Amino acid sequence: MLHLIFAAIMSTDSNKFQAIISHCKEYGFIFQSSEIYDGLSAVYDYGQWGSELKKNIKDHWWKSMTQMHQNIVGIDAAIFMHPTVWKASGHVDNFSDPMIDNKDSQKRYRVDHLIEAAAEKLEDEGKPEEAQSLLAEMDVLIAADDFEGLKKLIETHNIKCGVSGTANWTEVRQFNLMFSTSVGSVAEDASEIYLRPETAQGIFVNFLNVQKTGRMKIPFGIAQIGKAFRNEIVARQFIFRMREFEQMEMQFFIRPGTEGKWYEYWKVQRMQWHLELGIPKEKYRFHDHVKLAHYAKAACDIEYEFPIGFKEVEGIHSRGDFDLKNHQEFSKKKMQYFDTEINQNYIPYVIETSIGLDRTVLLILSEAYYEEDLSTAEKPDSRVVLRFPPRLAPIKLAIFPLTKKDGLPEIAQGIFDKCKSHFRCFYEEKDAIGKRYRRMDALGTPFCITVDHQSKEDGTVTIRYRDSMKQERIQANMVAEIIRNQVSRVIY
RNA sequence: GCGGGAGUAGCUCAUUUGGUAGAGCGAUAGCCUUCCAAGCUAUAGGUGGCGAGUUCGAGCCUCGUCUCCCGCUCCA
Repeated sequence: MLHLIFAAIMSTDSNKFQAIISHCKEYGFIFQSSEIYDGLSAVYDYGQWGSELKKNIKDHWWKSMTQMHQNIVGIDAAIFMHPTVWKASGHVDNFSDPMIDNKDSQKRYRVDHLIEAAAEKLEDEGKPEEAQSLLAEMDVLIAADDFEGLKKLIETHNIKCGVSGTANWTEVRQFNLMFSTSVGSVAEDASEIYLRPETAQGIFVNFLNVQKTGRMKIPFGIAQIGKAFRNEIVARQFIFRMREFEQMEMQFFIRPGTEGKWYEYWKVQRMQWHLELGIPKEKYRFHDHVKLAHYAKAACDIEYEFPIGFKEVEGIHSRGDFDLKNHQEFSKKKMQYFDTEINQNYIPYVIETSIGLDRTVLLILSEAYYEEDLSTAEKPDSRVVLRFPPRLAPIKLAIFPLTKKDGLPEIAQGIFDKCKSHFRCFYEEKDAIGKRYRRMDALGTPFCITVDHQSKEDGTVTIRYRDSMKQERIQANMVAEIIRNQVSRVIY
């Protein structure tokens, strides 16, 4: 009977996402931004343990991309960039879309999508000329930011909403997905600049700096971790879609013609990285893009099965020479590389791998979160445990004296002092030992050490494992080394 | 952004139709000294999301606003 009650309060798949969000707040992983002022929509802060987790993920990615590859180096570019960067990248044109709402169905459409769909319909009806002229008119109006003209175009062609079937439209409105601010303290002299909507451009504008000063030879990569900002129309689902978020990405510069090979190479490499964290491969899938972005020649996503379904975590894009070529054109600086192997000067092609750091945090949390029923015939029992891979765990080792008397705290404190320079430790002497174990389970601490009376006699302590809850005795002077070994393993 | 629902202590919730807020858990301090949460004692925590209105009186009624959830919409 008690088992049934406990089973009933366990989270089902449908509310696991909610449970994770609550757990994150309760245990100091993630808080809503400015919570005391009612929060700020789609912005979150990482708390004491969330920031450790996020940092560990960053460190792991950074090491696996730079330190483990001779031909990849890292940079850290500024968030502010010259405004022309975003003209060259295509964001000024592609990132601010005119939108229109149907008042009856309350559906919102991108104006260009709506008109393109109408043009396709004309094609199907055997009126290709009309379709062409419609698209041509649209291009002119969009280029001129003529919103009234666009609305008239929709009205004169009697374009209807696919849901309501009516042509009862609102005004055309501009949605700029880039944040802007102004540089210059005197208002009249200030110029508008954008908060970068992606980190990639920081790499492209530094391509020659890094290539020349680092004497990099193609193929080579530049990696970067940093914040980016998007003014999402609707940003929701916790840290999955935020207005301020962090990306970990690498642009790999290659000889034109080899992009197919390297695209496949990085698809395999990046999937491997995910699987090395010990996450089962059924939780992942590739999603190839059919409709390609303005810069892409080929693109796919690595999707992970979150509690809210399969969602993109990482993108792998074959960007061709789109970015460097445009920067060459807008900046009038040559973005070329002289390849001594083939004695040719060319603009390199680029394969991009770009993973959302916050999404990876959510992925790791989703994968780690378990509610376990530990009930026995005698008593009902349950625990929440975060089964983080040890190298990602915020706290690696908790050290407890069994009681706070008889000199046990002093011994435990000694072990803490020996370990603290190697990895993050946590010392606690309050409450019953079982309660302390369970608190550590909830934070995802993989190992706990307990000092008891036997420790005083033979110098051993109990090590208790988070996942199995098993315990065994080990030599106290071996603790630092044993934990260090466990924590440095890649595959868990 | 649109439609619907919600907001009371850190968490889960209670407060009969309007009469100036309670419990359990958690936290903190102490007792107990015990290897897997829920033993004992004490303490702290809320201007009821925020603002305004109606009323002698508002957690409860009305309006506004913010945030969250669900659905739609958007997502290079």
